[in-house]
Amino acid sequence: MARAKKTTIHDVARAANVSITAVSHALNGKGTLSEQTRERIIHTAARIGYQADALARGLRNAPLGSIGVVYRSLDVLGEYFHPGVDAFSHTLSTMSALALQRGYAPMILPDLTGTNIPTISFALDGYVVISPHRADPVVELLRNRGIPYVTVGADPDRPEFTAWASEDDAESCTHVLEHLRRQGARHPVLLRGADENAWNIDSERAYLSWCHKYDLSPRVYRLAEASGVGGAAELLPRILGEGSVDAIYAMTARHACGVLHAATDLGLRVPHDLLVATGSDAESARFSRPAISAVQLNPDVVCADALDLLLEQISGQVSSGPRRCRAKFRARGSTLRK
Amino acid sequence: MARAKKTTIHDVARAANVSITAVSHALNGKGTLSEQTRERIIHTAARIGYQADALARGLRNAPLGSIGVVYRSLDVLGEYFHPGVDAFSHTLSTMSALALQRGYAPMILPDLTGTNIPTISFALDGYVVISPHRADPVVELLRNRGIPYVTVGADPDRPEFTAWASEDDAESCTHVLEHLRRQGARHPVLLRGADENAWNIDSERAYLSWCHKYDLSPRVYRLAEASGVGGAAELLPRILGEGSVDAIYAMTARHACGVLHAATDLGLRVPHDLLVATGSDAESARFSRPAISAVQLNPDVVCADALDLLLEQISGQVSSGPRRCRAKFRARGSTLRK
DNA sequence: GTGAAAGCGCTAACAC
DNA sequence: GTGTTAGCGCTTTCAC
Repeated sequence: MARAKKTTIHDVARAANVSITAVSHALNGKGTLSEQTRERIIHTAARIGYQADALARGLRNAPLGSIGVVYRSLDVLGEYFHPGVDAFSHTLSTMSALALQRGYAPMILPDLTGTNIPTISFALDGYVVISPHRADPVVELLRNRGIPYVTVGADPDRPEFTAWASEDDAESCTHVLEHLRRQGARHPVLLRGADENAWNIDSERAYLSWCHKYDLSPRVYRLAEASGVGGAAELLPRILGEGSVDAIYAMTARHACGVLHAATDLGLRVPHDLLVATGSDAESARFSRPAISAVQLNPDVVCADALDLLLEQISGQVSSGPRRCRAKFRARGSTLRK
Repeated sequence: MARAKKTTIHDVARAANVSITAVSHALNGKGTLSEQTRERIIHTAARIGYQADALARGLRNAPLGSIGVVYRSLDVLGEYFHPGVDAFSHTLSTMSALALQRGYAPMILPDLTGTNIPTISFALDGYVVISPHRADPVVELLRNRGIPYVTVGADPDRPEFTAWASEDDAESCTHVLEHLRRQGARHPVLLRGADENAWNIDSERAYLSWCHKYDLSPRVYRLAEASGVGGAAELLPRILGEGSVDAIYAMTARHACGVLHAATDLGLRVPHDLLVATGSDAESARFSRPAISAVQLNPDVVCADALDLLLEQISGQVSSGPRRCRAKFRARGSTLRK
């Protein structure tokens, strides 16, 4: 059904009374042809509406002009309709728009190691892998096949791999913790996601070393990103029961919302009795009462950086990565005791 | 650079000591092979990590497993970073997630009639064209090439083309106007976008016939979508100057925001002196003070409908479209006089 | 049951 | 200058 009408190079050759080579050369500006013939061929091609078949052309190793985008937080992807998951839609649309600006058509792809993936996947010019996790099979696959790729967020397994762009997550984490401390928090707990990606890993590491610095005993909780608001709400009593807590830094906005709601239901006053902050801003955080303090990520900067690194790779240059940028912290009602 | 490591069908044939035909048959479940040979070949292929080249395969007319998505409101696309343009990012991510659910990888593409488009464009299995406008060259192109496509929002030029999904824009418009009337508006003005797409066209038509019904003289203003908040703010004085106005229905959220801000600056009280509503809900509308009443679109339903219609076409069935759904109107402070 | 061989539409050596 | 020809990796007749 696809590609129904097919005007081939032969049709053009016949119409212009030349060989198919002449047509190919004329259209690609290769070879040696008299200016006259070239003109005529180009004109003829345009007239009969000829467009070279990308597949046949690609068979000869021409680039396709398209890059793959794989979003690795499948938990999130599975629930993309959930309000509050701004990350997927923001990152995706930003990446798309920026790729188009650079002359590449982005193709959104699922886990490449799954069954039944689109046959075209392995023919793309390059890949952006968003939030690769430990022992990520997608990264493994691209590596093995020698397909150029970059990651958004470092590859936790390969410190030597430098083609990645990211916010400085450790710095963000420390910044938030310092803020909480200034607001009086002495027992801050970290509630991170279960995904083993750089974001979670680096944040936890920063939290641990920060605790060490102030001689606090760290308390880290892990909760699947997909568990969302409900999961965090359910977890809160346990967190409260296992020791004194006066601040919770939840990496995902939905977890922060869950904590806030549950705390309020338990009669705790935020920010008076408990400070709540999140590591990724979202509508849900801004809409909460009180509004939740959040790290505001910069998908536009990160995506642009990642794409530029990918284009470097595609053109065979040495990677100039990594590229790190700084996120802004938005202090709001949930952590401002005034 | 792309597709660096290439394990071909020949490698498998050699490793399994059979012909390439046998490999092809074994892997595609075609032809007649002894169960034993088939097993062995499949196993060998897996072992050496063979994956059929999609391009070579597509050359033989196999589907690629990918669909193109073209967003026709280029004005909007050009300014995708502008806060308040929820449409692009919502529609895109929803469409992407739903396409993946159905086993297709969405590829986001720019205007196909431009120069320098990805060579792969014409090899995709089908297309979703979002908001085609009058005499849309992209639609024309897909048509001529016989590539299956559906549109989100009807094709204004082709009433006989039924493969489209959309909200019922005329109904939404009438609904909003009735609401404004109930709130006391007697001189509602329509502020539509400049794009000649079904959304604008149908809304204007509904507005005109509604005015006719109540024997009001219609007043329609057109403003390029890209002009955004500033454009609408600039236009307001003219609107106010050209006749009595007590309500403005702006199709885009940004225009509604612009009107609201400018009206407030001019000393008009919303909703007391002027009612303001918009035809597409967005964060900016919800965040305004007062919050702006809005038609809340359903990208999830519309995108799902569009994709289902496209899959019908790809599989050669007769189109069961069009598919229309109803949008909900959210009455907020900007139109509630209480 | 199995495989040789003819293309799919295109590009690029290499003759002429 | 221009055309012949040999593939790119795969699928598919059609002999064997």
